[in-house]
Amino acid sequence: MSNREISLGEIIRQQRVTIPLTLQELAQKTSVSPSHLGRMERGERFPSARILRKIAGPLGFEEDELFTLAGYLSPQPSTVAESRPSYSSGRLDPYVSKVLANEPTEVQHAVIGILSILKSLSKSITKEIPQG
Amino acid sequence: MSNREISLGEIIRQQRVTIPLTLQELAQKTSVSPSHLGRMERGERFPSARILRKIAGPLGFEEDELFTLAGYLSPQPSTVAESRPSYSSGRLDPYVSKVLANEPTEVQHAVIGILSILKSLSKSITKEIPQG
DNA sequence: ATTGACTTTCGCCATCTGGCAAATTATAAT
DNA sequence: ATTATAATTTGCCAGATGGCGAAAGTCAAT
Repeated sequence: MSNREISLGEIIRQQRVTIPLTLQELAQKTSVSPSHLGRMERGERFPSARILRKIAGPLGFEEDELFTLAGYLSPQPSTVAESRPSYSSGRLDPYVSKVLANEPTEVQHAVIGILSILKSLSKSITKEIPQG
Repeated sequence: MSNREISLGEIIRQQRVTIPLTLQELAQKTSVSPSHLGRMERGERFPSARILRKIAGPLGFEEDELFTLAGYLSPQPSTVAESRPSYSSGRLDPYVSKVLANEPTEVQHAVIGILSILKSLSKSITKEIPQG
């Protein structure tokens, strides 16, 4: 392994001096005060998401990259949408997704409600008339 | 269209009550105090990235999705064709998505079928008996 | 109406973020 | 060395976050 516990501040400073930029220059590019940037770099302050977002670009980071480094996002191959329905089993059919997305939220919720009713119905029916 | 200027707090509350969870239940699932959750939902406090991350999972959001809704990440054009998590026009409720994803494809399609039937029904009913 | 259990909101406070201005340190040029 | 200038760090403070416990609503059952 290459990096032993390198902190966010160190990463940021490394980027800045590599570019290279002074604190003040970075400050004016990002509209973040140089004193705050300095404290961030030496770990005296921890940057908020708002600040991270401001400095990402000028430092050459992707937003989500920096967020991950900061521990705000869990490490992940960037783009997530429907691809990982948290708990494994199936994935949502894209067509279904598309159609539902065009319905108001209440309708979407109603659909789920109806679905669960139908499922419990079908369960009791199956019990009464065991087929197969 | 359906949603005009819906705030992060409202989204969060909508999700929570839909699941459904009480503030206290969500609080203990997320290790965030119920009072803080409540204030977030009614817009009196703005959640930090750390808090957002804690509540994303239990509410059925992807982390980056919630970050985007909060304005911490810029909306991603990324590789997603099917579902547009951009909340402006039509976005599929993450909870709905999660539930449906666990159903077999035939069921997912059946749901859409039923939905369209209900819609055409409601349309003709509204025509026959114009109310209001 | 009243009690009791549960849920949400409020008051208060510790802690942290982040900006401004002053102080300190580094870098150059004479 | 000395001074001028630029870069970084520190002191201080306003504002925001977020937790804890108390107060205020809700609602069902009696």
